[in-house]
Parts: sequence; C-alpha cells; structure tokens
Amino acid sequence: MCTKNAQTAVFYTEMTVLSAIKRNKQNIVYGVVAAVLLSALQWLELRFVIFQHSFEIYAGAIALIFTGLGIWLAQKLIKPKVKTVVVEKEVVITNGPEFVLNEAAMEDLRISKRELEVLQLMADGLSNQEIAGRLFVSLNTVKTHSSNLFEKLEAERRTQAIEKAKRLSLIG
Amino acid sequence: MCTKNAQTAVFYTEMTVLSAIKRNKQNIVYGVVAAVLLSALQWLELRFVIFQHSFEIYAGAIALIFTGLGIWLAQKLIKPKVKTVVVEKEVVITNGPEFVLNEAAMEDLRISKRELEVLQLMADGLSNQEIAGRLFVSLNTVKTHSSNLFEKLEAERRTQAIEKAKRLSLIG
DNA sequence: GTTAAAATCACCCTAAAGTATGACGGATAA
DNA sequence: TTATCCGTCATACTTTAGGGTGATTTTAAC
Repeated sequence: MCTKNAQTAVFYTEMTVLSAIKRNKQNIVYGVVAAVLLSALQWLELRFVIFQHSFEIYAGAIALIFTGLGIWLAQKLIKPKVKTVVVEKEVVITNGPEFVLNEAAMEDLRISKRELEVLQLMADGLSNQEIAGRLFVSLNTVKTHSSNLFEKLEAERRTQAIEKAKRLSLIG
Repeated sequence: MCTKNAQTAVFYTEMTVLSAIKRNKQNIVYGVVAAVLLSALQWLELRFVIFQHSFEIYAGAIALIFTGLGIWLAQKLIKPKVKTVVVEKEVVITNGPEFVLNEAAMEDLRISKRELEVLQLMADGLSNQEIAGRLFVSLNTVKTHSSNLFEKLEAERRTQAIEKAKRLSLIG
C-alpha cells in the first residue's frame, strides 16, 4: 500500500524536475538514477525498517541523497562559468629622462663618430653582420671599428663595451 | 516527541554535509538555509498534516527541496573555468634612478631566478666563462641558462637579450 | 607518490665575435 | 708636405657564443 504510494509520489517529483529540465537529455539519466535509488531502498525493505526506528533518519537520508543528486545534476547541466582574466601584456614605452651625449668622454677616449654609430647599434642588439648592412659597409669594417672601440673603452667584449658606454653616457 | 527527534536527525544530516564541505565557507549558509526550511515546516505543522495525508508527499517534498539545495550549492561551489585573454596594453615605465624589478614581466615570461642572475651578469659585460666562475657552475650550465633566456626573451644574441631585459626592467 | 619545473652538466657542431696585421685613399693639422 | 687620424677592407687565426639534444638531480606542488 505505502509502497505503491511512494512510487507515485516519487514519480510526481520526477515529473516536476523533468518538466523543469525537460529540454536537457540529462533528465533521462536523472530519472533512472532516482528510480534505481528508491527502488533499491524498497527492495531491501530498508524504508520499512528505518521507518520503525526513526522517520527522521529516513528523511535525512533522502535529504542527503537528493542534495548529492542536485549537486551532480547541477554540475552536469549548468554551463560552466567562464571567468575571463585579462592579462595585460606590457608594451613598454621608455619614458626616462632624455639622453644627452657625453661629448667630453667621447673626445677623451678619442672615439670617432663612426665608431659611436657602431657602438649604438651594438647596444641595440644587432650582430656585426646586421650593423654592416645597416651602415652599408663590410663585415670586416665593423669588426675593425668594434676592435678599436674595445681598445678605447678597455673592453674585451661587446657587452662590456656597451656597459661602459652607458655609464659614460656615450649611448642612451 | 517526534519533533525533537526530527531536529536531531536533521542535525546529523547537516553534520554529514558539513564535514564533507567543511573547508568551504558556504557550509554556514547551507546550514542556515536547511535549518530555516525545516523549522518552517515544523512551525507550520506541515509535517504533521502531510504525514497524516501521505508520508510519500513529505518525502517527495524533501527530495525536491534538497535537490534544489544541491543545485544551488553546486552553483556556489563550482569553480569557474578561467579563460585567459591577453590584451596588449601600453605601459609607460618610468625609468627613475632607483631600479625596481618588474616581477610581472618575469612571471609572464617564466624567467627563473637563476636565469635572471645570468642575465644580470651578462649585462654587466661578463663572458659565459666568467659568469660560470661567479656562480660556481660549469660553462655548459651558463650556456643552457642563456639559451633558455634567449628563447624566453625572443632574442638571438646576448646583446639583444640585454636590450629587451632593460626595456622590461628585468635588470637595472 | 607522482608530476612538473628548475637547475645542473655533457657533447657536438656551426656561427659569430674577436685578435692581429697590413693596406690604401682622403682629410687635416702642424 | 709630412705625420696622423679616419674610414674602409682583407686575410688568417683563435676564442666565444649559440643551437640542439639528452641526461641527472633537486625542489616544489599537487
């Protein structure tokens, strides 16, 4: 008697939920799972046993199960929230104090105009070959200039020359 | 009598749920909502009335309510999917006298601490061999670090890497 | 405890940088 | 005009830098 009514009530419950989500195919899965769970309860006569002990335990169990079901349902049905994170990629615009060439140091070290050009392009990260192309001269010429520069700046490497030149405000 | 037991059962139900999600602050809200709902049922003596009519209706109502609760809970708990949108933004970096490391760019380019050390020594004009000596590692290690740096900074030469790094305030 | 990233090192090879030396024409200043 | 510097280029050689690959170890996060 009660068993039959329980099935009816659960059916209505399912209908309510189904009508709310009927456009989603997950409702089939949901119904099956709910039916299986409650049928299992009945088949094991757990409901009857539990009822004799405590109606509230049964209610709590239902609450638990359906809370879990709801969570599971929601995860399946709800379109995932998309949190848009805007990552600002910095395109740096140098805004430092404007550069003034240290002509005193230039004359002091006897660095010529052409050498200074090479030095600046070096500091810009160009290779000797690229510098040669930029200045319309041969690679060997650039090498000569750079060698002279290293000697005048007392440097062994272009990086060292750049570092010293920046200190001396020969380049910006 | 039954009222008292009902409270106890619901309390245990809450405890179960709380222990499962206790690290989430939503449990407080959840508990409050559940308590209010069931208290409301009792206050209205709906439970007693419904029970006389049909136990199954009560069960169905609980199922419905807790399904909804579960759905609501899930919505609150689901961590949103993170969608990263890279937006290029021109940022003027004031090249003041005192140097401040651009940690944002560092993490952006995934440059490690060790790589930064190598980068700084490069900019100081040291050769790979000298850097190796300074950091107490082998020449090959320095080469590996520098190669990784060039890739991360999209540079082909150390001078170019230094130039870009200075722009990004990775080095002073 | 497994995965992931960082740090370390090695070997091989090519490309680029740097050294040394010499040469030549055009300025230019003593 | 002669000595000097500048800019150009060359040849030969050595050293350093850089690319590619793979390996081991440590550390950190999950």
